[in-house]
Amino acid sequence: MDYKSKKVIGMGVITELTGLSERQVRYYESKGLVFPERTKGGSRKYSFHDVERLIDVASKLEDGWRIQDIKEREKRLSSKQRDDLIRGQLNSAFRTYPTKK
Amino acid sequence: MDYKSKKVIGMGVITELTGLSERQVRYYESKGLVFPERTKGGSRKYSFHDVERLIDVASKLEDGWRIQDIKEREKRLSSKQRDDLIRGQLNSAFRTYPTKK
DNA sequence: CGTGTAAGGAATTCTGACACG
DNA sequence: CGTGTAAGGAATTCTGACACG
Repeated sequence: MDYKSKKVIGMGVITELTGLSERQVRYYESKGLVFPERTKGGSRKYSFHDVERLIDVASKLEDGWRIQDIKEREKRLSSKQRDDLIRGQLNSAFRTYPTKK
Repeated sequence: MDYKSKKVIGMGVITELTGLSERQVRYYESKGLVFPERTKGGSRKYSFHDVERLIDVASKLEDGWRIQDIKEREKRLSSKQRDDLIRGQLNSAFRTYPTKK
Protein backbone atom coordinates (compact mmCIF):
# COMPACT_ATOMS: atom_id res chain seq x y z
CA MET A 1 0.00 0.00 0.00
CA ASP A 2 1.34 3.42 -0.92
CA TYR A 3 1.28 6.68 1.00
CA LYS A 4 -1.78 7.91 -0.84
CA SER A 5 -4.04 5.14 0.38
CA LYS A 6 -2.69 4.63 3.87
CA LYS A 7 -5.20 5.81 6.49
CA VAL A 8 -3.22 7.96 8.90
CA ILE A 9 -4.87 11.40 8.93
CA GLY A 10 -7.02 12.50 11.87
CA MET A 11 -10.16 14.60 11.82
CA GLY A 12 -8.41 17.86 12.63
CA VAL A 13 -6.11 17.71 9.62
CA ILE A 14 -8.97 16.51 7.44
CA THR A 15 -11.06 19.60 8.14
CA GLU A 16 -7.99 21.74 7.37
CA LEU A 17 -7.17 19.97 4.14
CA THR A 18 -10.73 19.79 2.82
CA GLY A 19 -12.22 22.96 4.26
CA LEU A 20 -15.21 20.91 5.41
CA SER A 21 -16.71 20.78 8.89
CA GLU A 22 -16.47 17.69 11.08
CA ARG A 23 -20.22 17.40 10.71
CA GLN A 24 -19.99 17.23 6.94
CA VAL A 25 -17.19 14.71 6.91
CA ARG A 26 -19.03 12.41 9.33
CA TYR A 27 -22.27 12.79 7.45
CA TYR A 28 -20.69 11.77 4.15
CA GLU A 29 -19.33 8.73 5.91
CA SER A 30 -22.77 7.84 7.28
CA LYS A 31 -24.01 7.94 3.68
CA GLY A 32 -21.29 5.60 2.47
CA LEU A 33 -19.14 8.07 0.52
CA VAL A 34 -15.93 7.60 2.51
CA PHE A 35 -14.66 4.79 4.72
CA PRO A 36 -12.16 5.89 7.35
CA GLU A 37 -10.40 3.41 9.58
CA ARG A 38 -10.47 3.77 13.36
CA THR A 39 -7.92 3.87 16.15
CA LYS A 40 -8.50 1.56 19.11
CA GLY A 41 -10.09 4.50 20.87
CA GLY A 42 -12.52 5.12 18.02
CA SER A 43 -10.99 8.14 16.28
CA ARG A 44 -11.27 8.26 12.50
CA LYS A 45 -8.22 7.93 10.26
CA TYR A 46 -8.27 8.98 6.60
CA SER A 47 -5.91 8.71 3.63
CA PHE A 48 -4.79 11.35 1.14
CA HIS A 49 -7.02 9.54 -1.30
CA ASP A 50 -9.93 10.17 1.05
CA VAL A 51 -8.99 13.86 1.13
CA GLU A 52 -9.31 14.03 -2.65
CA ARG A 53 -12.52 12.09 -2.48
CA LEU A 54 -14.04 14.45 0.09
CA ILE A 55 -13.06 17.49 -1.93
CA ASP A 56 -14.65 15.93 -5.01
CA VAL A 57 -17.85 15.14 -3.11
CA ALA A 58 -18.03 18.67 -1.71
CA SER A 59 -17.52 20.06 -5.18
CA LYS A 60 -20.37 18.00 -6.61
CA LEU A 61 -22.68 19.00 -3.77
CA GLU A 62 -21.96 22.65 -4.52
CA ASP A 63 -22.91 21.94 -8.11
CA GLY A 64 -26.36 20.93 -6.95
CA TRP A 65 -25.87 17.16 -6.76
CA ARG A 66 -27.49 15.22 -3.97
CA ILE A 67 -25.55 12.60 -2.06
CA GLN A 68 -27.78 9.87 -3.47
CA ASP A 69 -27.05 11.15 -6.98
CA ILE A 70 -23.34 10.92 -6.36
CA LYS A 71 -23.58 7.38 -5.07
CA GLU A 72 -25.90 6.20 -7.84
CA ARG A 73 -23.91 7.76 -10.62
CA GLU A 74 -20.84 5.96 -9.37
CA LYS A 75 -22.69 2.70 -9.14
CA ARG A 76 -23.79 3.10 -12.77
CA LEU A 77 -20.26 3.97 -13.78
CA SER A 78 -18.79 0.89 -12.23
CA SER A 79 -21.56 -1.22 -13.74
CA LYS A 80 -20.81 0.28 -17.12
CA GLN A 81 -17.14 -0.45 -16.73
CA ARG A 82 -17.99 -4.02 -15.85
CA ASP A 83 -20.35 -4.31 -18.82
CA ASP A 84 -17.82 -2.77 -21.16
CA LEU A 85 -15.23 -5.23 -19.95
CA ILE A 86 -17.51 -8.21 -20.55
CA ARG A 87 -18.64 -6.88 -23.91
CA GLY A 88 -15.04 -6.46 -24.96
CA GLN A 89 -14.29 -10.03 -24.02
CA LEU A 90 -17.30 -11.33 -25.95
CA ASN A 91 -16.43 -9.22 -28.96
CA SER A 92 -12.89 -10.47 -29.19
CA ALA A 93 -14.16 -14.04 -28.87
CA PHE A 94 -17.11 -14.04 -31.27
CA ARG A 95 -17.47 -10.77 -33.13
CA THR A 96 -21.27 -11.08 -32.82
CA TYR A 97 -22.21 -7.54 -33.76
CA PRO A 98 -21.90 -5.59 -37.02
CA THR A 99 -19.19 -2.94 -37.08
CA LYS A 100 -19.51 0.00 -39.42
CA LYS A 101 -21.16 -2.13 -42.25
CA MET B 1 4.67 19.42 -1.80
CA ASP B 2 3.90 15.75 -2.23
CA TYR B 3 2.14 13.33 0.08
CA LYS B 4 5.40 12.00 1.43
CA SER B 5 6.53 15.29 2.91
CA LYS B 6 3.20 16.70 4.05
CA LYS B 7 2.97 16.78 7.85
CA VAL B 8 -0.39 15.26 8.69
CA ILE B 9 0.29 12.27 10.97
CA GLY B 10 -0.42 12.45 14.68
CA MET B 11 1.55 10.90 17.52
CA GLY B 12 -0.70 7.87 17.87
CA VAL B 13 -0.18 6.73 14.29
CA ILE B 14 3.52 7.55 14.51
CA THR B 15 4.08 5.16 17.39
CA GLU B 16 2.16 2.49 15.45
CA LEU B 17 4.10 3.01 12.25
CA THR B 18 7.54 3.24 13.84
CA GLY B 19 7.15 0.94 16.80
CA LEU B 20 8.72 3.63 18.97
CA SER B 21 7.36 5.09 22.22
CA GLU B 22 6.08 8.64 22.47
CA ARG B 23 9.03 9.31 24.76
CA GLN B 24 11.52 8.23 22.12
CA VAL B 25 9.91 10.21 19.35
CA ARG B 26 9.81 13.39 21.43
CA TYR B 27 13.36 12.89 22.63
CA TYR B 28 14.69 12.57 19.08
CA GLU B 29 12.90 15.79 18.29
CA SER B 30 14.50 17.53 21.28
CA LYS B 31 17.87 16.46 19.88
CA GLY B 32 17.10 17.87 16.45
CA LEU B 33 16.64 14.67 14.49
CA VAL B 34 13.05 15.30 13.36
CA PHE B 35 10.99 18.46 13.00
CA PRO B 36 7.24 17.92 13.28
CA GLU B 37 4.79 20.73 12.70
CA ARG B 38 2.15 21.59 15.29
CA THR B 39 -1.60 22.04 15.32
CA LYS B 40 -2.97 25.24 16.88
CA GLY B 41 -3.45 23.25 20.06
CA GLY B 42 0.16 22.10 20.13
CA SER B 43 -0.12 18.50 18.90
CA ARG B 44 2.70 17.22 16.73
CA LYS B 45 2.19 16.40 13.05
CA TYR B 46 4.63 14.25 11.08
CA SER B 47 5.08 13.24 7.44
CA PHE B 48 5.67 9.82 5.90
CA HIS B 49 9.19 11.04 5.31
CA ASP B 50 9.50 11.59 9.07
CA VAL B 51 8.29 8.04 9.64
CA GLU B 52 11.13 6.71 7.50
CA ARG B 53 13.54 9.03 9.24
CA LEU B 54 12.49 7.84 12.69
CA ILE B 55 12.79 4.20 11.68
CA ASP B 56 16.28 4.91 10.33
CA VAL B 57 17.30 6.70 13.52
CA ALA B 58 15.98 3.86 15.68
CA SER B 59 17.87 1.38 13.53
CA LYS B 60 21.14 3.24 13.96
CA LEU B 61 20.65 3.51 17.72
CA GLU B 62 20.17 -0.24 17.90
CA ASP B 63 23.45 -0.59 16.03
CA GLY B 64 25.19 1.22 18.87
CA TRP B 65 25.23 4.73 17.44
CA ARG B 66 24.68 7.66 19.74
CA ILE B 67 22.33 10.47 18.79
CA GLN B 68 25.24 12.87 18.55
CA ASP B 69 27.00 10.46 16.20
CA ILE B 70 23.99 10.37 13.94
CA LYS B 71 23.74 14.15 13.80
CA GLU B 72 27.46 14.68 13.27
CA ARG B 73 27.79 12.05 10.61
CA GLU B 74 25.01 13.70 8.69
CA LYS B 75 26.59 17.10 9.08
CA ARG B 76 29.83 15.71 7.68
CA LEU B 77 27.96 14.08 4.85
CA SER B 78 26.26 17.28 3.80
CA SER B 79 29.57 19.13 4.11
CA LYS B 80 31.19 16.51 1.93
CA GLN B 81 28.44 16.84 -0.62
CA ARG B 82 28.96 20.58 -0.63
CA ASP B 83 32.74 20.17 -0.93
CA ASP B 84 32.36 17.61 -3.68
CA LEU B 85 30.13 19.97 -5.56
CA ILE B 86 32.60 22.84 -5.28
CA ARG B 87 35.56 20.59 -6.11
CA GLY B 88 33.75 19.36 -9.17
CA GLN B 89 33.14 22.90 -10.31
CA LEU B 90 36.79 23.84 -9.80
CA ASN B 91 37.95 20.73 -11.57
CA SER B 92 35.89 21.32 -14.62
CA ALA B 93 37.12 24.93 -14.71
CA PHE B 94 40.87 24.49 -14.09
CA ARG B 95 41.94 20.87 -13.90
CA THR B 96 44.37 21.77 -11.09
CA TYR B 97 45.12 18.28 -9.85
CA PRO B 98 46.92 15.33 -11.42
CA THR B 99 44.70 12.46 -12.50
CA LYS B 100 46.14 8.97 -12.77
CA LYS B 101 49.68 10.26 -13.89
C1' DC C 1 22.65 9.09 27.47
C1' DG C 2 18.41 7.25 26.17
C1' DT C 3 14.14 5.73 28.00
C1' DG C 4 10.21 4.57 31.34
C1' DT C 5 6.66 6.30 34.14
C1' DA C 6 3.14 8.75 37.06
C1' DA C 7 0.81 13.50 37.23
C1' DG C 8 -2.18 16.92 35.87
C1' DG C 9 -3.99 19.64 32.47
C1' DA C 10 -5.40 21.00 27.88
C1' DA C 11 -6.79 19.87 23.27
C1' DT C 12 -9.21 16.50 20.35
C1' DT C 13 -12.76 13.57 18.85
C1' DC C 14 -16.94 10.92 19.47
C1' DT C 15 -22.02 10.02 19.70
C1' DG C 16 -26.90 11.19 19.88
C1' DA C 17 -30.07 14.81 19.78
C1' DC C 18 -32.53 19.14 18.70
C1' DA C 19 -33.03 22.60 15.08
C1' DC C 20 -33.86 24.54 10.39
C1' DG C 21 -35.90 24.12 6.05
C1' DC D 1 -31.69 16.55 2.83
C1' DG D 2 -27.53 18.50 4.38
C1' DT D 3 -25.61 21.10 8.05
C1' DG D 4 -25.01 23.78 12.58
C1' DT D 5 -24.69 23.52 17.42
C1' DA D 6 -24.59 22.63 22.52
C1' DA D 7 -23.75 18.55 25.77
C1' DG D 8 -21.16 15.33 28.09
C1' DG D 9 -17.93 11.92 28.02
C1' DA D 10 -13.90 9.36 26.52
C1' DA D 11 -9.54 9.12 24.20
C1' DT D 12 -5.34 11.69 22.94
C1' DT D 13 -1.39 14.44 23.54
C1' DC D 14 1.46 17.71 25.99
C1' DT D 15 4.99 19.32 29.40
C1' DG D 16 8.12 18.96 33.29
C1' DA D 17 9.96 15.97 36.61
C1' DC D 18 11.86 11.93 39.02
C1' DA D 19 14.28 7.59 38.16
C1' DC D 20 17.90 4.44 36.35
C1' DG D 21 22.43 3.68 34.83
